[in-house]
Amino acid sequence: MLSRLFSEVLPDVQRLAADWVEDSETVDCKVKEEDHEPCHLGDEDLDEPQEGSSRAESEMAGDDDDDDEAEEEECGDENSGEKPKKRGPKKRKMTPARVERSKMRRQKANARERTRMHDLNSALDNLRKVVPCYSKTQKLSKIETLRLAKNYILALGEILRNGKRPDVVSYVQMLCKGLSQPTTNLVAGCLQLNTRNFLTEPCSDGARFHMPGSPFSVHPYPYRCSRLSSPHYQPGTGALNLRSHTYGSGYEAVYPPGGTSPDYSSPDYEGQHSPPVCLNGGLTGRQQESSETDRNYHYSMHYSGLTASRPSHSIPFGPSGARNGGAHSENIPPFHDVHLHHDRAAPYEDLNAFFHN
DNA sequence: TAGGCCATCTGGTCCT
DNA sequence: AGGACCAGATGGCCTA
Repeated sequence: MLSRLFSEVLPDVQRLAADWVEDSETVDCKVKEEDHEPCHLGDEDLDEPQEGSSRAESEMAGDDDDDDEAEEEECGDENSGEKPKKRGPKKRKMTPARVERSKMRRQKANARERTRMHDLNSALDNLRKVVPCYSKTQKLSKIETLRLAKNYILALGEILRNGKRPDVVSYVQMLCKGLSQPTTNLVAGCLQLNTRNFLTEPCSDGARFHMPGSPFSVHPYPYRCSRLSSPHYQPGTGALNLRSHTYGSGYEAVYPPGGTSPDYSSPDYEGQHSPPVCLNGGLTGRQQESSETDRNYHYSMHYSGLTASRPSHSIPFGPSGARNGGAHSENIPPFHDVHLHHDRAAPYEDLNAFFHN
């Protein structure tokens, strides 16, 4: 079943995230290292075709059979010096007909390129919808979407490998690894606010988050909470200092059994972003190494089944036993609320069933 | 105003 | 030959 999930849902995302993100992270270095001439022709280059250019040059030079009468060598004299003679098709004069055809080809190519990029952006939008912290109003940038997707996949893989739920801090750390500070704030804020609402009070304004993959989801139900004020929770800002946060006594939040989940599938649903959360510099590698302080928090929660049709389950959310750098899984995260708003709910329901069995 | 993000244009390269 | 893909350049928009 899990293999089916991966085979149906994750391969595309994984390929996108792994390949694109890694490539995008190194592209700048590659460009600098290669130290090659940019394809863009500067003003000083406009009078002379670039060496080695083949197709575009031949297009501009005009290689249509019906214009042979205009064929004329243009670059012979300029190569008579020490420079080696340029290869490739000989440049021809551009007749108005050739210019027109070239423009038409270029326009067609531009249209195709626009379509291709639109498709790419559409796929990226779909990816945004299945990674944590989706919002229609404040979209993640392309690069951050890919990075988050990669982290999300790695986190899920870690969870599957360990067969345990992660604690919230580890989960946030995994998701936010390598993300920019604003995105880290956004993602961690989503998780944290979910957790905060989870722990303190129902959403009074009916705001709902889509936090697919989050172990902590907003639910407009009453619950009881034994820990309403954390010294690290900053009232008004919603900020939760995940670096320095040490949960003292445990708290628990209990959802009513059989409670219904937010209607993430509602077409008018629109995610909302939380206020910033302090993460002290975006969880760098060093920061992601769980300190003893980070590991000391202790809390417990009881999960409910989040699918409307499924009875709730209370799964204790145990203390963290983070080791090996903190990015590990302690518990199995609930997938009840994962991605139920889109058309790929079935695989996740299978996964839910897996975690409920 | 600088920097980030994005859409678009463009030329080069590869593949069918 | 034509299309897909890629990457650089450019300009617009937005935000801190």
